[in-house]
Formats: sequence, structure tokens, C-alpha cells
Amino acid sequence: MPELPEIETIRNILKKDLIGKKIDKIDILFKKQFPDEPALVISAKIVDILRTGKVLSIKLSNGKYLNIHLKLSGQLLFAKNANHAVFPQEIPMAASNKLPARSTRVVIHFKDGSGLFFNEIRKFGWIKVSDKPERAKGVDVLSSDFTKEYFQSKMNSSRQIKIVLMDQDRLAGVGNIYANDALFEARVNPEKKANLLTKTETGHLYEAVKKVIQLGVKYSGSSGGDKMYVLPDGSAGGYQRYSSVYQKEGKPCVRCKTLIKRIKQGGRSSFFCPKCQK
DNA sequence: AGGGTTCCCTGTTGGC
DNA sequence: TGCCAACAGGGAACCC
Repeated sequence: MPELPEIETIRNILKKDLIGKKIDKIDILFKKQFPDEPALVISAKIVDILRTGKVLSIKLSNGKYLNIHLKLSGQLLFAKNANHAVFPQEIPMAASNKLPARSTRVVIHFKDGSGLFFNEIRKFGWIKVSDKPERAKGVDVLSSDFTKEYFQSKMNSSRQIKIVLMDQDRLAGVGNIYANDALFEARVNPEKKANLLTKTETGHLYEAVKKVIQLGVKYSGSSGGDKMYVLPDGSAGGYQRYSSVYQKEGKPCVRCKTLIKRIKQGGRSSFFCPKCQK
């Protein structure tokens, strides 16, 4: 499930792979996930790759942007030879180490023969052409605008703190994995209402969000559980080895050995230690 | 307006 | 063992 650290990892790698390349043609295998006119970007060069929250924005020489959201199961894979794209290991959900595969929705071909594959089995993700980078309203949690004061000002909601952490119009980039781990790190119960947290708790939580997101980036993102997330070369991320509660239902808490509990909030799974997180 | 629910999709899981 | 309903999940769209 790609969140900020996963998108940031992809961004850093694709910057090396793609900057300077000229778009030759675009194969659209599922129209709904690339609804715009490909002619808007053909022959443009890739100038930069940006990210705000979970949205990746490929900046082009003609002023356009290719905005990309991977949603639940999106993958971006780069191949030097797009017409013979073979990866060292099988690509999750593609049932093959060769692309395009059944999960491939869009292929962006470059003039030098290389290509970028957009795979997405669930069909929720998208690539849109726009005149500006797309973004959620919230401040990106890796940016310098993400201050403790900003964070505390966004805790003015009567909703449960877990829901608030994942609200992209408040904080951009935090999804289920890192929200769970940040709450564990800060010892805050996910069901607590955001506006009832003490100033000390919001302070700890602010530091915890920064810590787990930075850890996620350091280990190239999380490929735990369904293992759908991969780097652009098809390899897996490593954060899942350092995750404390996400998808650890029934396993002992790393701090107190109490069994990790799973509950449902807003239709999503939450994992927490009922003893450590009060 | 803010808070809550449903739906989009398809692979996986679990009950019978 | 095999079938099939239930489940999972980010965020837009909807309702109250």
C-alpha cells in the first residue's frame, strides 16, 4: 500500500532513470486510469519529478505534469528496453517477471527505447495530465511546513485520532501503515478523539509521525503483507522489518508482550497494543 | 460544515 | 476439496 515513503522512494529512483528522457508514445491498456489525451505530452521531455503526499508529479518540458496516484496496488516499473522488459524476479500481481502483464494499465515509451510501466491490479489508481502538480490540501509531512504548531492546529476534530492522521486534507502522506506505527510509537490509543489529546500527547505524536515516515524512506518503503509495493526495478522495500504493529494482530507487543489487537476504524484495519496505548 | 457511509475493483480468505 | 460470500483498502461521492 504505497504511502509517502513508498512514493518518495520511487521518486528518488525515477529521477535517476527518467530525467532528460523524451516521451515517444503511450500505450493505454485501460482508459479509465489514463483518461486524458496522450498527445498533450508526446515529444515532451521529463524535467523533474516531484511529490506531495502520496501524489507523484512528473514535470515535463512543455509545462504539463503527469500526476500519478498509486492508490492501493499501483506499481511503477522502469525498463531500459520497453519492448523486452524482463525483471530479475516475478512482479507481484503480474504473475510474471515480464511486462506488460495482465496488471499493466499504461506504458510510457521513451525515444531511447526505455519505458515506464504502470501496473495496478485494483484499477483505483490513475495518471492524469495537468498544468500543475496535483496535491491534497494537507501539508506534506516531510516538508518544512509540517511544524508542531501546524500539527496541533489540525487536531481540532472530534473524530478518532487514527482517522485524523490519515486525513490527507490535514496531513498529506500518512496512510494506514505509518499511522498505526506512529500511534504505537507515541503510545496513543487509535480510538481516542483527536481534540481530546493532551498537548504532551500531540507533541509525542508529531515526533512519532516524523520518525516513522523517515524510517520508511530510509528502508525504501514497506513491502509487507500482500507485498504489492515494489521499487521501479521490481525489488522489495524493507520497512516491514521495522514496523511495530501494522499487520501484527495476535503477535506480542515489542515493548510489553501483550498481544496486538486489531479493530476497524472508518472501514480500515487498525493495529495497536491495548496495554501500551492508552 | 463536519462527520459518517458507500462504492469503486479484484485477489485472497474463510466457512460450510 | 471446492464453491462462493465476505473481506481488504484510499479516497471520491454521497447522505444527514
